[in-house]
Amino acid sequence: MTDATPHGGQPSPPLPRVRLVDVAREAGLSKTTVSAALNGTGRLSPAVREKARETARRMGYRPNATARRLRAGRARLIGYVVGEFADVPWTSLESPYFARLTAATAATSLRRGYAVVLLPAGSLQSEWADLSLDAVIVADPVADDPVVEDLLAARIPVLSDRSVEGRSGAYWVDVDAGGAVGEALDHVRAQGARRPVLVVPDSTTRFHTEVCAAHRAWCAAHGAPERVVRAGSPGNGPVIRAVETALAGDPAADGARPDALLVVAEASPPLVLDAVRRLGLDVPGDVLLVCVSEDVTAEHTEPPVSTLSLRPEAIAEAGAEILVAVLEHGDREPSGVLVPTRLDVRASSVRPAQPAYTSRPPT
Amino acid sequence: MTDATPHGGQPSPPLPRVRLVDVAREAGLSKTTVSAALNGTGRLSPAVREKARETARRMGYRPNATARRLRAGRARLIGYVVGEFADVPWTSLESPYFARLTAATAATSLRRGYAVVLLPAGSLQSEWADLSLDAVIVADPVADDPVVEDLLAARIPVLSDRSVEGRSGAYWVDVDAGGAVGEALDHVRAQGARRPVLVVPDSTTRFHTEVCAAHRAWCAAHGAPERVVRAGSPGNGPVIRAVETALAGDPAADGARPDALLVVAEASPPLVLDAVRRLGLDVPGDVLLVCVSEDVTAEHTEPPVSTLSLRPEAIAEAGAEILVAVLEHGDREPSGVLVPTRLDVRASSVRPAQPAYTSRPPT
DNA sequence: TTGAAAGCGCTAACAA
DNA sequence: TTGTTAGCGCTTTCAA
Repeated sequence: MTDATPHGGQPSPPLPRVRLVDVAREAGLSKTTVSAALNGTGRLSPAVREKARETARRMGYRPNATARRLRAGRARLIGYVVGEFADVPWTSLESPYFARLTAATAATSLRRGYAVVLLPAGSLQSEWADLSLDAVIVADPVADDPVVEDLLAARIPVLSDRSVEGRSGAYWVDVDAGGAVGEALDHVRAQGARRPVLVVPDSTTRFHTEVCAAHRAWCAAHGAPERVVRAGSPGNGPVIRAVETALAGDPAADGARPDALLVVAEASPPLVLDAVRRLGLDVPGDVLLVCVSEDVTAEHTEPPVSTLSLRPEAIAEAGAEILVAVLEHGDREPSGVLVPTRLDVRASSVRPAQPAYTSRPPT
Repeated sequence: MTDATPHGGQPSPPLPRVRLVDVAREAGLSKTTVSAALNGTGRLSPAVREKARETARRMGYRPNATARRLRAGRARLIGYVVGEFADVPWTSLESPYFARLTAATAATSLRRGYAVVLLPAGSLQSEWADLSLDAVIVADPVADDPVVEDLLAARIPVLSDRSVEGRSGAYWVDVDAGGAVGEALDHVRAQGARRPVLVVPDSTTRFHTEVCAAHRAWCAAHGAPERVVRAGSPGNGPVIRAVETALAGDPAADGARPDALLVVAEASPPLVLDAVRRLGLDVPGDVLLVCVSEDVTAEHTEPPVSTLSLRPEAIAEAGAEILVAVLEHGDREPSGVLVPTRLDVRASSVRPAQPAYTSRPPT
């Protein structure tokens, strides 16, 4: 259909939105007065303010956000991209961590008056260059992510993880990877494990890099063998195979089998547990298990799996805080926040009171 | 925090954006000419058009989307909200189905020039009333969802599932639930199952209602006992318990144990499989298993689990198509599309080649 | 073929 | 205390 909607006329199909001027006319006031009344600004007599508000309400007035945005010079729009796995557009949101980070970011931002625009991973810069975003959140970018470069070049503030530290216009919130790994390893050590093994995807993500560094430091500090098995790529399949490799025992370490498994990859806890069992090992009897995961299935396995939560909601909250400060108050100081993780200890990483070898009566 | 200017305050740091008028001045042309050159409209000499474009490129000109939107009278913004479980904001995105639907919606819409604004489930209408959304996609609303009512009352086009059928301004895309259930039941029947049981959450979602109706019809048509076990609520815990109940055998049906299990709930396939095994049953030997799920973990279990995919990408595509038609061409005809599902048959629902009782040589 | 001017709906100086 | 007016940056008649 031809959208014969010039202006002034009364086009039959389209909906005639109530504008500020309509309310003003109806109330016998000026646009300015009504605007001030509705926004709580200016100095108006309570009577007039009430009248303006009442009329607006009665007429079902809804301010035109676009006009406001133009006037304000800020779109109140924040872009959101997940940087990793740019070639597989939907993988990222499927991870419980990103799902929760995304939802929490949207909720927190909206509460502060900013709408979050979902940018598909792998979308071309040209697709969102014309959106007039006030800022963009790049969740978990790869090292030297080109997306980040483009954004900064376009002078759009970027919120990301520590990988952007020190760059103008780049702000960050990051997981305390070091603390996380330390906490998890301390825990399994306290439960008696002496040969923990780390499974981590072969990713250039800042988080995974930090995890490996922290692991190395911890092993050195505790005189533990530094055992790491890398999954070729993220995703359940490779991680499961890495778990199998990890538990096969390390020939370089006298073939001794690891007694604790720390999986730092968004793998499904029940799948990890099944993999361990298929090797004929008991959890937690033979091996203690801790997964870095937000996956709720961890609570429903037998035994429930201990998890290390990266606390996506806290990260989203901290990020929104920083971005709003930058956008509203013009903070230009590079700044960042480190969010601590949370270890949820469940049966999979608690050494049974009576280990198998002591429960056998002595011959 | 006392922020005297709710909306529209001038931001402190003046970002010197290049405007159209700057390009015009630089090129020695008028705004009109440059605008036409950049948009490919009007009748301009190739030389002038090229000059305008070159200058714009050189100066790094980026059109102000907000101004465009104001001028166009359309914000080119589509809201996206997941209706179910409004009280648990992040649960929905965690489901692989919604995750993929969300990502695909964002990608498809953006490709057509519309940005998708993520609206947290459970957010108040007041929070997004001021966003000037052109339309809102309500994914999987509950029956008579109040969100839908509010939207339609505000005369904002709504895209949802069939539950909105026939209402002015409401358009839909829906899963072919009937076909899906039929396909799955036909499949297990072909594999020899005669006593299938359906596990479905106790939800008022259109999809689940349809599933039950289709199941009833199928059972009647095939003279099969109509066995349904309802999970108290979505989420893995309740669904797992429902699976246990389902396989305990139905006293009302001579206590015969079901020989096929169709789980129509976004439960984790490995968890479902574990639950079946804990009952001492073999899959697919004792019971065939099919889960309605987009969960990729289904491929990684032992045996892999057959799944019925709702094809979220196809749904997103169809939805965007309809919405764009409405928004751009003013189609006001109520319209909808039914998207077929896809059954991915894996080992969990294929009767082993030599069932136990036929493998015995005849005496 | 190009340019001047009029708004889109809103907010905020500045008058009255 | 309230109203008038001038734009925010862009697209689009309409005139030159």
